[in-house]
Amino acid sequence: MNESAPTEPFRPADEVTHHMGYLLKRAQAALRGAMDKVLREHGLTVPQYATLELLALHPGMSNADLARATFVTRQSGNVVLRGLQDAGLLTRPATADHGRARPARLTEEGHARLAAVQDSVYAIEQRMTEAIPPQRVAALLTDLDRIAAALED
Amino acid sequence: MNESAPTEPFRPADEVTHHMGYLLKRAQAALRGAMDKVLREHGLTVPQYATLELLALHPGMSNADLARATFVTRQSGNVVLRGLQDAGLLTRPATADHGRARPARLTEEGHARLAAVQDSVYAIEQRMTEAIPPQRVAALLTDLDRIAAALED
DNA sequence: CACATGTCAGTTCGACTGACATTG
DNA sequence: CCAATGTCAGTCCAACTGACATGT
Repeated sequence: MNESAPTEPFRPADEVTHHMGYLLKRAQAALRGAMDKVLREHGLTVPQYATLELLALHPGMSNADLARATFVTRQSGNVVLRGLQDAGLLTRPATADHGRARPARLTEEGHARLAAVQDSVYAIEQRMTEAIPPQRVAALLTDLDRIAAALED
Repeated sequence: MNESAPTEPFRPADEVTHHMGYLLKRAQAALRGAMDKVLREHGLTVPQYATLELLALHPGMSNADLARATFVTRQSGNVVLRGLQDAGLLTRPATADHGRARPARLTEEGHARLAAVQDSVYAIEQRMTEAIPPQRVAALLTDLDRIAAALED
C-alpha cells in the first residue's frame, strides 16, 4: 500500500483472510515452502518426494497410479517419474509383462535418499500437529477429508 | 498397480492418507481444480482471480503487497499483474508519485469480470463449508491459521 | 547507508490439452 | 469396441534465483 509504513506490512481485510479458501491456500503455501526448503538440500522437489514416499510403501505402482495419488495428470506424473529415473532413484522395466503398466520400484539409492530426508519432513508434520489442540487433530483430518470429497466430482 | 482391477482404482494406504500434509494437499488440489474449472470459462486463472478479489477490496495495492498476500515472490506477482494489465482488467500509473510503488486499480472491465465469476466461486466456498459440521467451522478456520503460522518462520 | 520496490533476464519444473499406439 | 495406460508433442503460467536501478 502506498501510505502504510514498510515496517508494518500490508494485511488483507478479514473479508479475505477469514475465507476457507484463503486459509487453505495459506496453510498449503506454508507447508510447501517448509518442505521445499528441507528437500532442496537433498536435491528433491515436493512431487518427487511424494512419489518416493508412495513407492516405498507401495512398490510397483504405475505411472497412472502415482499420478492419481498425487492429484496430477499422467503426463505430469511422467515428468516427475523421469526425473527420479534419470537420478537413479527408481527403476522401471523396459517392457510391461502384464498390461501396459510398468511398475516402478525404488533403487538402493532411492531408499537411501528417502531415508535421508524423512526425519526432516516428519518434523514439519510434527510442527503442524503440535500447533493445534490435541483433541481437535482427528476432527481436523476428518474435515479436510470431507472438504476434498465435497469438491471432487 | 498391476494386479488391481481397473474398476477398483489404486488407493494409498492409511500411512499416507492420514497424514496432515497429504490431506492438506488433497483438499487444496480439489479446491484448485474446482476453481480452475469455473474460472477458465471466464478466461481467468486462480492467481489472477485472487488478485482481482484483493484489488476490489483494497484499491491501490502495489505489486509487492499483492505478492505477499498471495504468497509468492514479487517476480511471480508481476507476471500475474501484467497478464491482468494486458487484458485491460486493471491499470497502474506509469510513474509512482510516492515511492516506487505503483498502485493498481481495477478498470470497469476488471470489476465486471470479477462480478461475473464471484457467484460461482462463492458457491465453491459454500460447498466446502456445508461439507463439515457447522459447529466445527470456526475451529477449522482457527486451526488452519495456526498451522500456517507454525510453519511460517 | 539500509531497505523496500520494480523490473529485467534466465531457468526450471510441473501443469495442461491433444493425439496416438498398445494392451487386455 | 472399449477402457486404461504410456508416451510424444506442444503450450503455458507461474514459480524460482540473481542482479540491478531507483526512491525514502
